[in-house]
Amino acid sequence: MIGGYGWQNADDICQVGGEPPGPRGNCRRCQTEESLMMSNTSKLTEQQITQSTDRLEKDNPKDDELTADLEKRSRSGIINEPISKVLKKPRSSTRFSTFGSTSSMNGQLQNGSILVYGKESTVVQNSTTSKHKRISHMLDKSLESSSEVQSEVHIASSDLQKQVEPEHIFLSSEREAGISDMEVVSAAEAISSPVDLPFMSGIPLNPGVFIMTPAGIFMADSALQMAGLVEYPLQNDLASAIHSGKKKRKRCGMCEPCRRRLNCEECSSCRNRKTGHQICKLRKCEELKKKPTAALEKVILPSGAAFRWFQ
DNA sequence: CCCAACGTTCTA
DNA sequence: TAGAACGTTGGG
Repeated sequence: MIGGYGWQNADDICQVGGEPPGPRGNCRRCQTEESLMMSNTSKLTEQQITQSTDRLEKDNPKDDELTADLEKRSRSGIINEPISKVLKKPRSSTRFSTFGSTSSMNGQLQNGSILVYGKESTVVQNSTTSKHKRISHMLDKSLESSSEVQSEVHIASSDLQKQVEPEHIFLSSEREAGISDMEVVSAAEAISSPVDLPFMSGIPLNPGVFIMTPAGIFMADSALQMAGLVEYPLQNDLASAIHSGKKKRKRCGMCEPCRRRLNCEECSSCRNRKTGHQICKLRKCEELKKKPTAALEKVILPSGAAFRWFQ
């Protein structure tokens, strides 16, 4: 069969249309039927897209409001929106996904302190994803190939949810329940397996590329660079402060000296408190005894799950 | 503003 | 190189 129009040779009469083949091989009758089919499919598709878009706009009337709010927060340098806005070259938002559950982020947002792939980005991303979902569903029959792309996104989203959902324990709701910053960081250290974040376009990222601070979670520069999301070189104030050694470290609160509550009153630091400005030697944090550079490597290097910031 | 204590510099 | 002294930061 040539061309699938129902005729076999140029001299044949079309078996479908019963007429000699035309310039495109099939007969006029076949051409007419084909033309009608194409026309209907095209009309249906455009109509469905228009309808679904209208419906989506009704479903998410506050998208503009959210966007404005997100932009307002982003001025503080906090990653609180899909990275596409951070990028000079925006990427498809279907590649982004959520980090943490909706409910877990409420406290942080209300405080206006920090947001990392939390509620607001969830709202935006979900709406975006659902748009694609619905449109994809409608076009499934006529656009088989595009549905493959969509399903990839769906799978990635659901996988991420399974993987990341437990991690929301590091965020606000449990902190409100009394979990200390230290415990938050310790819990993060417990994650040892790399996480494949869909918004990284399939680049598996170790949790160590995220910096968790009492103020929230940030992406390490190195992580952004690895993912090609920022241009080299990128230095944020905090990192440069550490590099320069001007940032004051805090006690870990976990070591034996840190747990000690009373000064010995006998060591030189206790005796010279007025002039020495030093904590009792028996209470000097083990972490602070180490050189700052050692602690710094632990923070910046994305090579391991463990990362430590100022406690 | 005060105080605790970290980081840096000085000194023995 | 360790300890003392001082400047400075960060939290209350």
